[in-house]
Amino acid sequence: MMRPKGTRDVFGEELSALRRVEMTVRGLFEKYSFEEVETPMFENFELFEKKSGATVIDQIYAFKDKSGNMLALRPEITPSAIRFYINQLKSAPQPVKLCYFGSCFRYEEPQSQRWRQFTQAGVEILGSDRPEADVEVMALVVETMQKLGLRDFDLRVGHVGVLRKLLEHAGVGDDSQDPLLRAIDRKDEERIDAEIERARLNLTDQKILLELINSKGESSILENVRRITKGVPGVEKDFENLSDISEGLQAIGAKFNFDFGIARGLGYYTGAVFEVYVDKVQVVGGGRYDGLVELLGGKPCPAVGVGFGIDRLARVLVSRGKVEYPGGPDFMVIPVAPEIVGECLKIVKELRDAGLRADVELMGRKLTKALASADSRNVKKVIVVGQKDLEQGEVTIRDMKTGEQTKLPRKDLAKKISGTA
RNA sequence: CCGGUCGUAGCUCAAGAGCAGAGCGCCAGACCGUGGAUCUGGAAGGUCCGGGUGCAAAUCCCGGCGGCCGGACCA
Repeated sequence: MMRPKGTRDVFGEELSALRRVEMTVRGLFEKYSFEEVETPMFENFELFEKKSGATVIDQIYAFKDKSGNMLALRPEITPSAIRFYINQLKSAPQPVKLCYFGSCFRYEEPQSQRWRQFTQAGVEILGSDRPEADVEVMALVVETMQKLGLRDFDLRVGHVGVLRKLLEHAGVGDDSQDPLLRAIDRKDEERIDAEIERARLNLTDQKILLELINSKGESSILENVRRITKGVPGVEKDFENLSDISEGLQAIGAKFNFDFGIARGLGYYTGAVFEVYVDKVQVVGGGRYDGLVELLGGKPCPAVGVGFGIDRLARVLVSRGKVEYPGGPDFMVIPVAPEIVGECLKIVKELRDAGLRADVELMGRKLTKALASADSRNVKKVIVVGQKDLEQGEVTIRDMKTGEQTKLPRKDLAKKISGTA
């Protein structure tokens, strides 16, 4: 039996990395006082239909249940979180800070770092349109990366509002913006040129656009970008916003770069957007989407959020050898003769009751083989239980690393061991 | 949806029309109250699936499926 295409069985070191990322992220969500919500893994199809274009809908696992309802496996969790907010929390004290965790599904061709089932974690701040909310989300991201030991991450901040307003000003209508923005997001110069051609930008606007999307670097570039786009109506406010965000990030000592070439897909983003890269792989993405709550049927509500690619983060940890994989048990109890098995079962139970990670020989191996086997499983200490020792009221404990052996009294064994180990 | 590449034992790979093999791992014995070594033995594969050509197919042909890598797309 084979796995369905694009799925994985995660085991061993990789699973250990995955758990570590989950634990780290969950811990920080709590510390930042986001409240967790667990939403269903499938939703009514229309929840995802509303905010997505045709190509995106193509990639949704959709199905009819036995009563004919159109359902879909969630391709992301943000819509569910917002549905929940609209259903139950819209009159809760603002802002509402939600976080979530779970598997998502997309019908895509699998390739490097891309599977049909993957784990996403994320947060949403609902109700605040202020730059400090954007900063809060980015601060969480920065701290997460640091806690995971990935200090060389690259945080890039852009702004889709500026991009869209510039295009609007240049006479590119909503519908024609998307292909151009896609090209920009891909950073493919040939495509960008072709799309500029197609959008019929005049020379001045072309120059402004190209200069804008090639503006990358520290906060000092902001002034220049601001100057370039001077004539574009409405962007002044966006730059105020970016400059506030920039100050906020500097206040918390976060390293980041502006990159006005970030378009973050096309979905629902309206303001500042950001991405985090490690080793050229995008592991985190987020931004402001002030229109989504309304789109999903709620009252207008500003929102900012982020999604973490948990599997990708785990991959990075594995590839950098940062995963501690807890080999075998700390203790292995081995009987010297078959008659002593019962006593061994008793001992291992005592050890476990004392909270120790203990195992017992289950294959009926002779002592020699049992020791070899314990060693190959990275057991730290072996407790050899034999008739002679028991007659003296003792057992033998052997350190598998050093080979050093000592005898310990059988009575209160677990207590003695947990004291010394 | 498109392209490259690969698919034989749990793992890494041989055999390239003529009895399906090795190394590692696993189990056991030699030794049986002290490990990693060595030696010996054992279990484990109808060669990804389905068709076709041949006396004969893991091997050649066609079609699927799957892995890895990339393109399109990426909420």
